[in-house]
Formats: sequence, C-alpha cells, structure tokens
Amino acid sequence: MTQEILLNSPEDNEIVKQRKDKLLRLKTEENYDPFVNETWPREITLAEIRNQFDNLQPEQEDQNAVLKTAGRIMTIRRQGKAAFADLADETSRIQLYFQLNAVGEKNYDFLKKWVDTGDWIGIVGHPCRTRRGELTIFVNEFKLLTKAIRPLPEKWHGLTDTETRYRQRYLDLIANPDVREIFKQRSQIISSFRNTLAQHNTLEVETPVLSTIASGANARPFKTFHNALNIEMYLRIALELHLKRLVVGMMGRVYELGRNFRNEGIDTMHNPEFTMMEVYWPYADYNDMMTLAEELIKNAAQSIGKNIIEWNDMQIDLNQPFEKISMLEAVKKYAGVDFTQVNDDEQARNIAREHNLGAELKGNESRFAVLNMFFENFCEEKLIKPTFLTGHPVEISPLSKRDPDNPDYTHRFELFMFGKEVANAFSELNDPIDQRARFEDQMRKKEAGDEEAQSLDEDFINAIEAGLPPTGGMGIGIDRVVMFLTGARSIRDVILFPTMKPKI
RNA sequence: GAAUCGCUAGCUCAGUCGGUAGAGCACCGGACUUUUAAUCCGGGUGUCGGGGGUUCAAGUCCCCCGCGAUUCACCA
Repeated sequence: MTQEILLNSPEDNEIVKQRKDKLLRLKTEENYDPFVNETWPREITLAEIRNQFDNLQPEQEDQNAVLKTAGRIMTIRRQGKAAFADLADETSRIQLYFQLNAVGEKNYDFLKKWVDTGDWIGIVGHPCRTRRGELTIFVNEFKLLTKAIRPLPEKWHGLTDTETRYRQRYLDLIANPDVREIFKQRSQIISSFRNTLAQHNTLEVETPVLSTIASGANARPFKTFHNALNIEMYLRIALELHLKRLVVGMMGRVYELGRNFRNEGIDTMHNPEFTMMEVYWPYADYNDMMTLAEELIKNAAQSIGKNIIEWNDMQIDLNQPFEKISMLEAVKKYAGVDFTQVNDDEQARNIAREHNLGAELKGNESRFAVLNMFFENFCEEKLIKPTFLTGHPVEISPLSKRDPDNPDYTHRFELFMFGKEVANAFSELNDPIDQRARFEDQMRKKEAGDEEAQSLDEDFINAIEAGLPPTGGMGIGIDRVVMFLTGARSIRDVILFPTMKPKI
C-alpha cells in the first residue's frame, strides 16, 4: 500500500489534506521525516530567557549568549528574506527572528517551504530586542522537531466553544495559556497540601479504589465486574473506612489524596470522578481538624500567591480567621427558628410546613432531619466567609462521635466557603457497638428506598472492635478548593478531562 | 428529570420576510530583510449537529433525536 493511500482520509478537511500532502513531499523531496527526532538539547526555557534578558535595550543584541531552546510555532509572519514567528513553550512565549543571511539560503528556504504554525521546532540563537521593544531570539540554527498536520485554533479569538474545550482539552491548553495556568495552580495547591501534611508528620498512603462494599459516604457507587474473581465490584465513594483501618493498624497519622467516584448528576459543582483528600490523626479531635483545615487552605492559597480570593462575584479575605457557628445557631440566625425549643418531631414538621418546606417532607422526618433541612434551605448559601458549621445531629452523621453533653448531636464540622461545602470532619466514632447500630440505622434507610444510605461494612466494624484510638478525621474536596482559589466557576474548569457524554 | 439558550468553513461569528451559504482570522499561490491581529495582490476550502415534515423552494418554519452551556430539581 502506498503512503498516499495511507495518508488520505475522506473525513479530512482541506487544510489537513494539504498538510498531509506537504508531509509526504517533505519526506520525498527533502528526505526529512519530522517524526524521527527523539531529543533536542533544550538548555533554557522561554520564561528563563525573558527573565535573563529583560534588561536588553531596543535594537540591542547579545551575540555572546547562546540560547538553545524549543517550542511550538504559534504564528509566523514571512516577509521575503526574513521572517518573524512566535514560539511558545510551557513557560512563556517569545518572538523569533529568522534572517536569510543568518541561517543560510538552504535553511531559510526550508523554513519558508516546510515550517507551519503548530510545528515544534528546536532553536539555537541569541537574544535581541527589536526597535519596537520586543524581546526576540535571533535564530542562527533551527531544526523542525515535529510537524502538526491539524490547524491550531484561531490566534486572536482562540478556542471558546466549551464543548470542544472539554472534549479536546489539548487544543484548549494550546490556545488558552490561562487554562494551563489554572492547572499549574491546581498542581501547586495539591503540592501545598502534601507539604502541609508532611510538616505534621502525616504519612501518605494508598488504599483500594476497587472494593466489594462501597461505604463511608452517602452516595450511589459505580458498579464494575472482575472477570477472574467472577464478582461484582464497586469503585470507592470515599476513602474513610480504609484509612481508619490503618489507624487501627498503628500506622499513626495517615492521609490519602485520591479519586472518588459517585454515580450522581453532573453540574458545575459535581463531576462523577473527583479528587478528595482525607486525613486521620490519632489522639486528635475535630477541633484539631479545624485548625488543620484552616492551615491547609491558607497555605494552599499562599502557594499560588493569593490572600484574597474571588469566586462568582464574592470575595474572601483569607487574612481573617475562619468563623464558627453551630447548626442550631445558624438556623436560628438565618431562618429565625430556635430548634433548641423543638422537642417533638411532629412539631418540627409543622414548623417546616410553616416555612414552605412542606413539599420536601415525606412525613416521617425527625426533628433532627428537619433541622438539617432548615440549614440546607436557609443557611448554607449564606456562609460566604470560611465558616465551620458544627453540631450536626447524630442521625445525619453515622461515623461521628456523639457530643457527650448532648448525645443527639456530634463532634463534627463542615467547612463552608462561598456558600458551598469544602470539608467535612469529625471526631471519629470508635465505639464498635454504637457504630454497628448507626450502620443498622443506615441499612434500614436503605431498605426504605434511600439509595444513598451507607452500607454496613463488617470488616470495618471488626477493625473498630480491634480498637480505634481517639481519632480526628477530615475530608477536603480538592476540586472545590481549586475552584475557589483560582476563581473557576465550574468544576470542569479544574478537571483536565471532565466526564462527557459521547458525542455520537 | 424540567426549562432556557446554543450547534453554520480549521477557529470566532453573521446570515433580513423562506428565494444562488457569507466575513475576519487560518489555509493555498505570488510580492516584501524589524514584523508583532504585519501589509499588498489573487483563491472560499461547507453533510448549516442528525433525521423527518411543510413548501415550487428550508441554515431559516414545524416535529423527533443528539451533544453542550446555564438555571432549577435531585444529590453531598
């Protein structure tokens, strides 16, 4: 089969056809294959060049500096016997100046004939600054490293179509340096989390993604199947139960930063797979976790150089200490209902009906469930400044220790920012008898049709029976933290390849 | 799950009352040794998301479907 036949595809648009044809001619006419190159001795990045030669004056050049660099040709402006191009790498973008006299006629012809926007090119040159003040690499040698046969998105408007941006993220990343910046910041934030946890002598561990019981959170799991074992398995919905087993196993302070999978709807705050950091400290409680949460988030913000963060037209000053409010206080403050005075379930439901929550009631809710309903409906969105919400009822907290002074409530907090939850933490329930009872309560809910109630994990109970020390634990939604610190409005803007429905 | 908006050239978009599919950039050919959204001359490259219907005639009107965005609902 000839190469022409291999090259042609009926779906190709005009530009791709031309580029494929050009590639073939480059191979036959010049005996040059742009896909055989393996290395290029890049000695300096474009950002480093910008830094080092910032003081160069217009029309000045530094012939002694030898710059070996590389990147992708973003635009090219040919003008007869000279040409300007914009070269971009992962750090920056800089102008190239090619002169026939400097590179020689043969090489200059090669440039004119064979080099296109999108191509990767290796450069040897020296810095100069044009009369208009643009820092430029005066090219002495170059090598075409790889050809692009597909055209880049438009240079001025870039790529804005959200669907293409998410489906073909590589094009988004090429066309929109801001997007690259968000993902660099995501990486810095995650590094910051790891650094902060390392400073607290917390060991990073890895636990199974695949398991036969998905528990530790209220969510529907993804099912999958293991062929050799001939069993149905689930993708994890939380890290919690395995990490607590490790504390039982005397691993000390542990954390995992990993992917969770929840089989739920997709919107601007939820992606089916998302990244969670969970940490467990023996001999600590939920108050210690509050201190840690605040430190983690403030350090993360600092790692990307931010003290004040903005999200959806709201602003938070991270120089301020985080606030604290109990669920009872919040509901009293924002909904005007004092649930400390409500001791009867039917009374609670009546109050809910008075507040137009009747449609949400099934009729069997406890006063604790109603309290939570009030919080979600009237308070959650008001918690703009970072605020620790405490005092969750036991009923909605199957893994938290009870408040000894108030056994219907727990030693738990959720951290809210911009009206959204970013962290969930508690003094871990370590009473195996109570834990079994809580799971059984969840099982009853599940049997009653609550698909998100937690499953009873016998081995986990077994672990607790072996003795879980007093432990403080916390989960932080990394994607949300990244959204809030970078200002990204949608979770899809902080996940490189968000879950998408196949197009056909 | 519902509502709204969107889907036209590689990209960003226009397309009137239903009457021969357009622009800018990109791309192709030519000129040009300091341009930078280079400029100048010439060239339009298309399954108008898919299917059906109405009509002499559909990018445009109607119906169904797909994908996406946003809001709401659901959900942590």
